[in-house]
Amino acid sequence: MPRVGIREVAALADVSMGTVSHFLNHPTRVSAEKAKRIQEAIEKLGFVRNNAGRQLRLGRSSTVAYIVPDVSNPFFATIAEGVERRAAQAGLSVFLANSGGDRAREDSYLALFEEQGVRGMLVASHDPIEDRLAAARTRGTPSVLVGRRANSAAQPSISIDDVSGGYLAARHLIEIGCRRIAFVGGPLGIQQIADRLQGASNAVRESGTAMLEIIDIEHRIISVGHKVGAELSGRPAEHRPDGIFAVNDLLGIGLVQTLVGNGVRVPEDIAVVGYDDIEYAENSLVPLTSVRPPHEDFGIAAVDLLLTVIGDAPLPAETQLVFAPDLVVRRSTTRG
Amino acid sequence: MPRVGIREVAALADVSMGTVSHFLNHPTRVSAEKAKRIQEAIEKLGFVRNNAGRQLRLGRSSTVAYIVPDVSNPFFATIAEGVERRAAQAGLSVFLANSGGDRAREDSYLALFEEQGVRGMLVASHDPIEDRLAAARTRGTPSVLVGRRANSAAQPSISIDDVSGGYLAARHLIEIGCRRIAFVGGPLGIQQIADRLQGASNAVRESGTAMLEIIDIEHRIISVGHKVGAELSGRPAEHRPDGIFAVNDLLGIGLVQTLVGNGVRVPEDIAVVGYDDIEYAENSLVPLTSVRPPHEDFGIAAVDLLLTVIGDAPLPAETQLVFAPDLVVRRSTTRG
DNA sequence: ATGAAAGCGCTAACAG
DNA sequence: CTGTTAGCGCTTTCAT
Repeated sequence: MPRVGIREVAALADVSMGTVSHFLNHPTRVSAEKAKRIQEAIEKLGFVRNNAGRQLRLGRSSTVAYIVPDVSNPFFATIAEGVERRAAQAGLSVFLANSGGDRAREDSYLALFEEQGVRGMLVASHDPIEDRLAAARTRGTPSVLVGRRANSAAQPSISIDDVSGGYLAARHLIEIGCRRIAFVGGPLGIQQIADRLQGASNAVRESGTAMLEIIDIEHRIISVGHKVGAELSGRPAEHRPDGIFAVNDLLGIGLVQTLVGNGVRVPEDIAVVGYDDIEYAENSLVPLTSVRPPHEDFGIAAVDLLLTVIGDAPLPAETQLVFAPDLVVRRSTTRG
Repeated sequence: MPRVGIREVAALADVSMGTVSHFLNHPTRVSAEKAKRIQEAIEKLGFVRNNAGRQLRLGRSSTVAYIVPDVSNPFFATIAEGVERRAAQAGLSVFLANSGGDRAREDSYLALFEEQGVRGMLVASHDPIEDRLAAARTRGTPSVLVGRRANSAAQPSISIDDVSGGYLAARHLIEIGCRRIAFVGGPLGIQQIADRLQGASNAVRESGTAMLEIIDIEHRIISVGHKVGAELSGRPAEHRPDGIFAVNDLLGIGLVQTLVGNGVRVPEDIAVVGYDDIEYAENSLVPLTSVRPPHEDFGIAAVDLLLTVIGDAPLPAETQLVFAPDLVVRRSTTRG
């Protein structure tokens, strides 16, 4: 079958190509009668507008990209919801891409989206990536760094104040009476993790009475939480922490499971605070107190920031947005 | 700045546009010297190939789409891994899209990707969608239905044999001695769910001695598992099931948590089997026995099937692929 | 309200 | 090995 384009539609509807195009882009400027004929022809022929031609002519697309290290991470997935909703309102479509935390894939997606001519990119990454984004920007594709504050003033970013998050978590533990606090997290080479530790450390120092033990780990997943939990359960009670700040909820969930399974009471013997407030935190064995970033608003704000950078919205003074997290208190830190 | 295209590169490198294009597409056919000049010009100017022009000229793109109801669902996320890896091998890029289970968004993505001219689409959906896919197919965009066997012979699909999965789960419970089996799942309007029940029912009937109770639910999430678990714990022991087949792992995890929390022993009093074998199943309080679809291979096979449909690979006799699930036995059904 | 025509950036066929 | 050129499908002036 011959590929059906605007020309075939025009022929069948007995109008010119220009009129069909008008119908597609400014429906009001076409007489009702011809509009009807065109509509029928479109349906009869199964016409689908070719975006390549359109985009080539217009010089721009109406899509943005959202690149994440791990789509299945509820943190990014929830943000994606907000991103898509807000983008749709602005008449933009979102291409999602999963880099898997892999540098090569990240680069190849960045290149792909540049070639696609996306209007802009939202990029979450654990790697140093500002140089790539700067390069893309000079070539005409702006971006917003998501989840981490940019070093360069020229790179817009939107992030959580992790120092403040860590502080909230540790101070809460101290307030409910904990004095031997363990920080479970790593690697400290990741800025967000280091910041959370910094915040916790600030709270501990400020208290004057509490102390902080650091349990450095490689992977922030449930099974590592189990491992650390087993180690802690095995210690004599007087050498155990009485409060744990787990640097994410998966760790916290694993810790709680193993501690409770080994007869350590949570929160009576050890109180536990997580981070991210993923869905599983609320629904775990002992509902987990957690530091909650503003998920929904975050995606919306990210798109808004990107729109301003693109120039579809007025330029703000500030392009480095930092959100303050909340603390959601649940049973894992509710004593008495 | 004037948008830099192949023409500007050619001018700076002092060659013709055609040579630059050759360099881009058939690097071997360009003399080393000019190749070097062109490469330098590209870097100096920050040239990015415009895909719209390329695609318009070629008449096709090198991308495929993967549309899922929920990217954060580990089931789809794991498949996405395989999809991306295989697609990359075939020189294709993958656009991921999240329909959120929403009909309107699903439709809008289908339309978007058709206009984008993707080579093909992988589509997972809970809704009846074959008519849309058939329409897209007649208009030139083929697809593979993922996760559910297609009704129409013309629609390629790749799915799990859920009847067999349900059978495996129930038979296992019977084999370890369960006689009062509860099926926790719903809505039965979803084919996959109905199939799992069918399989379980087959195993029960076959046994001749066991009986099956159906607990129909609306949402297959952890908190519903908690609710059902609470209800079951409240029953007098003689009216409780001694084995539960939870139609997905989230339900199973919630059930186990609440049962154990209420003093019902798992697996001694009630054994529990889940479905999907998500990561959390292995790492839950009582590691959960689960029916495991072949995640990794699934994504790969989906892409391979799409390639054959597109015509980049030889046509197979069969375009309705069905994978058999395994049973992964863990502590939640290990008695004695 | 409608039509005619130019041209967006690129590739491949062809000529040299 | 390199240059010239036509044209992919579409939108948008500019006339009418």
